[in-house]
Amino acid sequence: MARKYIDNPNACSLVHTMNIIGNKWKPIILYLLSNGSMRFGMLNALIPTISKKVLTNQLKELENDGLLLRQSFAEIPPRVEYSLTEKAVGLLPVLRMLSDWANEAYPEMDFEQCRIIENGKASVQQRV
Amino acid sequence: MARKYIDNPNACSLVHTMNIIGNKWKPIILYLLSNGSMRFGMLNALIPTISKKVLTNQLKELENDGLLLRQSFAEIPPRVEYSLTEKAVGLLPVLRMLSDWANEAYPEMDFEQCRIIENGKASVQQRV
DNA sequence: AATAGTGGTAACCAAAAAGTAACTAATGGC
DNA sequence: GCCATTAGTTACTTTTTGGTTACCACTATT
Repeated sequence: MARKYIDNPNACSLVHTMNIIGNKWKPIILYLLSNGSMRFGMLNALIPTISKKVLTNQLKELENDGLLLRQSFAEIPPRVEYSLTEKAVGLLPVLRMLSDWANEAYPEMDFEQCRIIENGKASVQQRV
Repeated sequence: MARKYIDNPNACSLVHTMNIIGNKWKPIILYLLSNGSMRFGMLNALIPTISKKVLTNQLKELENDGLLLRQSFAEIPPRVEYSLTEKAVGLLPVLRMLSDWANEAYPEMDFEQCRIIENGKASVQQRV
């Protein structure tokens, strides 16, 4: 095996973007925060099938990559608010385009609700 | 746990898009095919760190989701050409925006090459 | 007769990601 | 004294993903 790297700046920044947001949960988290900050528990309620462990982990990674701001208030019971950074706001129009693309490319799909099936994968109804 | 689904059409189509292209290799594959069709071996050479098994698998999934066309020629040795469908072409500007976003959001990164480190994760140099 | 070349597949194994259930701290209300 | 509340953490298990090696078909070349 010769090369040990991908030798193309555009592919490369794309790889980097997908390393940061290219998974099941992160785009939804960013999307849900697009109208303002939200508490941990609220995010967990709006994405009912994510486990607390994984949500915590995704939020931590997004924070480390500079996409989320985490504000913890010294109250009892605790309150933690998550909000988007400027970096993340710059990503919102692109997320919007990704969602528009799905609506156009898969008109037979019904995107009113994503049912979450047993193994945790999101699945979408066929339109009848 | 109450709801078993995500109750938001926009989040939902976004989830669907990420189910289709939201992983390490698929965006690169689509990007590399943006200038025309390419053979299996060429793709494998341009993404030197993907294993044949995984490449085969990703190509199959992309074909099933209607993003790739696979043409197999009855020659010896075999020749198989992969190319983008219309659906996939519609995604290219969005992929472009994702890569532009990384360049803007992480100016300290050097996207000339993605080095691939031991565990297969792509990593990018810091600019010095 | 052996080898190269292409696009795979099969069996097997390792690593990463994700799920589950129980537990914590600190306070207010009953 | 007991329970509820919130945002987690911990330990453990399961699922998913990815990697490795060997192998195949079929022909041309050496």
